[in-house]
Amino acid sequence: MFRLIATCQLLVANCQCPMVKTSVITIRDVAKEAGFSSTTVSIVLNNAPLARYIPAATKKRIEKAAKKLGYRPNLFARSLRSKRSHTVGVMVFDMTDPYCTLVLRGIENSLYQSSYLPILTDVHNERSRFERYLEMLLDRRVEALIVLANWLFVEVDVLADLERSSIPTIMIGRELQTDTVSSVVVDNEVGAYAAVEHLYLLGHRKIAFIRGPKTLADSAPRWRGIRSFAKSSGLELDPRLVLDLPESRDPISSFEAGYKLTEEWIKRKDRFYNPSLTAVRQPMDAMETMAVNIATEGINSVIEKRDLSAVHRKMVPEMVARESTRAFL
Amino acid sequence: MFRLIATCQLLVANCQCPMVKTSVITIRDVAKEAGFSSTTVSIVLNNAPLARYIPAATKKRIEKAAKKLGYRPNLFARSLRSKRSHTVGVMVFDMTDPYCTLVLRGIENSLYQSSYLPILTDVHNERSRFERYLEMLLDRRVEALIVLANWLFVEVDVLADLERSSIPTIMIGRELQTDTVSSVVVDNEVGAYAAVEHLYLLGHRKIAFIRGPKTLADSAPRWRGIRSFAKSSGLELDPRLVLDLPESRDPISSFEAGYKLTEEWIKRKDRFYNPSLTAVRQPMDAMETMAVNIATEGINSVIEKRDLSAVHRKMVPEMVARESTRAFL
DNA sequence: TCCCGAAGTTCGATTTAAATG
DNA sequence: GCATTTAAATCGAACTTCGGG
Repeated sequence: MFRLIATCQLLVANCQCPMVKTSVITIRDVAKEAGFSSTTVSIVLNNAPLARYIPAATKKRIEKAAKKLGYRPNLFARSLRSKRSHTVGVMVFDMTDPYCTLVLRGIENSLYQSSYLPILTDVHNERSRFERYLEMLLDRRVEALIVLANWLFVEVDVLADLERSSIPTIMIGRELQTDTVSSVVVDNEVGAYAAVEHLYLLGHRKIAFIRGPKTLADSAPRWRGIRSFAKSSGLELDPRLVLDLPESRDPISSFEAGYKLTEEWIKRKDRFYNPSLTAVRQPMDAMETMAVNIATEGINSVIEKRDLSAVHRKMVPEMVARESTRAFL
Repeated sequence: MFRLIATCQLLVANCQCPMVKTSVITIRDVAKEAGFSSTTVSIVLNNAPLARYIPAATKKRIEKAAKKLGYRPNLFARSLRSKRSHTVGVMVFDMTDPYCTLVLRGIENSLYQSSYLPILTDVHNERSRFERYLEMLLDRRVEALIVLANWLFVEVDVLADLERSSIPTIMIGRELQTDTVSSVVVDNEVGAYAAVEHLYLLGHRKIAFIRGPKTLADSAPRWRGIRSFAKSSGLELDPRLVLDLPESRDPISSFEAGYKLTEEWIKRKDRFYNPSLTAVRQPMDAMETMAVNIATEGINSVIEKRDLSAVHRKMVPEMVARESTRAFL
């Protein structure tokens, strides 16, 4: 038997086949090399509580042996015992949504800090795909689930499915009132309010608006913010200056429609126009960091068997004044 | 002892704590419910070769029991034995690269077809981050690695690290000559050739060019394609009509610089200009599908212990004529 | 009781070898 | 040998328990 194994190793050492090094080295190999039991090796390498009692000399020998053999613990085995995957699921409803990339990078970055790895899934706004992915992620025991609601309508039953998922779940971009799913959203009302205020303070009184489609969850609170400012400041909202975007649910076409609308408007005035844009900036970094924080917090709750309840954060957007808005002189 | 467990279950059933259902149901529970051994259950549910000998009645009973209990196999345990993770690593060097989203979606979609899940990592163009992520992905036994080279320079030693990674590795967007790492690139020379040809056939003879920075791997072959067409057609390349972008490595700023350059050019001619753009379209879908195919192919090679060698594909881009180019009348 | 280390059990599924009729 | 089923070994790490100094 020993002979056979020895032959295998030789064969392996000689062949170009890449599957060679796939960690044939187990904790027992390290134990043998160091001259201790695998128990001791495990305790030392994980710096478990019991490691307190183990003399430095023993630790040194074990660490040296581990390094020499290039030991890498088998995460399957580890996960099987610990029931932890060190993985979170990230669910996007439509990756082509321009909003997505930024959020994804933010999530990735936050997770990196805490040594989690994200499994990325794109639901393509399809119910069946959502179900399948949710199942797959739960099967893999992701420790938390971050859901990125896009501009579009998210069906209610999707939320219902998420609610019974039994792991910390965070939804970014959609306001929720449930107490089983956390949420992180931008405060559209405050943002819109600030935007109009900005213009108002620059001296503008005749302000035109392009309203987003009603099916978009973001549209309503923004309009609310605008009216709220108008009321408190006495600004008059001229109905002739309010245009509505078509009810399309495609973010790209919404962008284009908005662009075209603006263009026509400007063309009518026969003016060339390409300044940098004043905008209400969504606090991306802060939002994703928040999402991941909630995720890890939730994970910890589960580990420590504490009860966890959902968290809902509304982040305040920032007004960034640029060239496209200017005071009346 | 039994009592204690019974109490626990009760407690769990009563509490709101979400960690309840985390698959307490094992294959043994199903076995007990069905009245067979766990061996038989495993054979039936996996439709293993031995399932041939198992009578339909037995199968029915087992499947019913599994469904009744809502049995979901523990993937950690399964992976521990099978040594398979059904996961591939996706490594991006800079997610904010506009090119990225499209490719990512393509990869995700292809993987979905084959029931793999992607672990997404963004290296941020940092060497240390690259190393750490590579290690993490290998520790998780990703079955393949898809690397998305961005516009930027990829250090050579990164490639060296990838070469010894011992799993099927595919690089998208960078031409390679190694035979341990596969690659999928767009043929920039052919693309550029086709673009100039398009203009030429429309009757244009005075054509201006904006050249990308030399540090960009894409720039050289494109210019080569242009000169190649010029030579074969007799088209004269006027040096005064060739502008170079600054050597910046930031894709965003490159875009902006290109935009500004074009704008100035057009402004000089005092003309307002906003047609849809004729372009050389990179065959995104095809490329990512190709990448994932190579990945799964590589995985299969490893499973079947076949030797695998790298594959290098160069995809032909497509000329898409739109409004911005027009024939001389 | 404190310190050090090891033997043996556990996690949950797959697989080999073997036992029935 | 064939059809049907299963006990026991295995994967690799972590933890519980125990023994000797």
